[in-house]
Amino acid sequence: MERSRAGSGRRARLDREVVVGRALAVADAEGLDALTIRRLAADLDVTPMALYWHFRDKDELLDALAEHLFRSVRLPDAQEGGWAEQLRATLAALMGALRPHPAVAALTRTRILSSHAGLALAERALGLLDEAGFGTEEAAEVGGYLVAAVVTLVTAEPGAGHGPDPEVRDAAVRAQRATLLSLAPHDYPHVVAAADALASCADDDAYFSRGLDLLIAGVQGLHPGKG
Amino acid sequence: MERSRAGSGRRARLDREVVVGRALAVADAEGLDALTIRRLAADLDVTPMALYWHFRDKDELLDALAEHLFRSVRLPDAQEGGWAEQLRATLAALMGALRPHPAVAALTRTRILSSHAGLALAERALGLLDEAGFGTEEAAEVGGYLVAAVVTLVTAEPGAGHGPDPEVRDAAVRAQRATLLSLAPHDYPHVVAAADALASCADDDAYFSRGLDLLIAGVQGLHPGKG
DNA sequence: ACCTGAACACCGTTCAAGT
DNA sequence: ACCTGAACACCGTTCAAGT
Repeated sequence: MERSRAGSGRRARLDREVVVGRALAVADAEGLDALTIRRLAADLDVTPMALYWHFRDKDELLDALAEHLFRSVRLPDAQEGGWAEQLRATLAALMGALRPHPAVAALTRTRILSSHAGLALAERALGLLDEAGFGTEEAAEVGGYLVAAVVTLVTAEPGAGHGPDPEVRDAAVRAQRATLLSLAPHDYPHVVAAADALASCADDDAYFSRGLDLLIAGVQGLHPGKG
Repeated sequence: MERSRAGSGRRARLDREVVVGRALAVADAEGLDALTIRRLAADLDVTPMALYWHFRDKDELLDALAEHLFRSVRLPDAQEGGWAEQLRATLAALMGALRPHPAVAALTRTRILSSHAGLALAERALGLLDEAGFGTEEAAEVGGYLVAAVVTLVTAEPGAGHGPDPEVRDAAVRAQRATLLSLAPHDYPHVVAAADALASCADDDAYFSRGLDLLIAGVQGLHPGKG
């Protein structure tokens, strides 16, 4: 009897990269709650304690997960376009990296400034806001908020947040819709009318695009040289 | 020997309200991680199982916490002003309710549509967006996002998220600042220049006010009748 | 250097029982 | 109706030990 998991053959030697890869897969497939040290160790065919050789504690593993996502952001080259277009492209790049991993995306919000790749993203955003004429302090506030806002866009998408299993998700969306439709139309006319759109997103791309439009328009509205 | 905790006297009979009140106090003082069933039961001088008489499980307790916060939102009366002003006042009311409880605020983001008071808030927002001329679907997306964005504003404030203990928080902020200042200015010029503002918020009220400005300007930028 | 084994101090929750 | 007590199946983590 080989001590290995179904069809996985010989166990490769552990390093941070394979642990992070497996952790990402677990979180994507079953959500962040399913990502426990013990579960991850079992998946990697190893003792829980083995992971502590590679990571000081669980938090350091989550840091590494966030770093992995930030590293997958493909920052656009500095373009010809104005700062607003470039800022939009930068936020779109972050969004593109987060969208495939909504469960893990939530981890990035608090880790931008403690991640190397996150700092590169922040530097880019601050540079564009500086170019736009924002002062240092205002740029810091706005830049920090924009990154957090993109994360929110991904994690707060209507119909998301019911876990990754599509069957479970669909059932939850239908239940949500039914609950909203059962409200008294006299008390909640707009909620009842919008039940479908509130419970689930009809067009993901349109939702995300509109979200970016809102954020960029918001920054332009704050813009010192606007009036 | 009375079975009661230090100076608390006779134990009052349990109900949902006193449990929620104590839970809020624990979360405010020590963060959401400290809020466990067992810890809460000990604080209430009761067996962990006693709580299961009042709440089906922990999630239902967290639902009740979110409901409590939504209920503390003082929605403004319908004003004379335009939809943008009213929408801003509505979001400001939510922000006012969340700001004293940043740890618990994170719970509200996924619970708006399953909370009575949250639905009242959503209804108000959707009504104003309707008045502004947004279609049902777009209003649902934008309205849902705005509420989530306010929560993000509260939980992502620079310097927040280091836990509630002021000493611990200050130490974390100083460490963060020092780390940012130690970066190579050649690689991260804007981050280094903005280290102070990124690590901590100089003026809370200004930050929150600017955040609302950004969101409202963003909605106005999406507005169908803008051009 | 890299991993195992046993143990500790926690969790949320079920189930039967008390008053 | 409201709460207790014992038990179960989990957590993250420390510490000493193996190779």
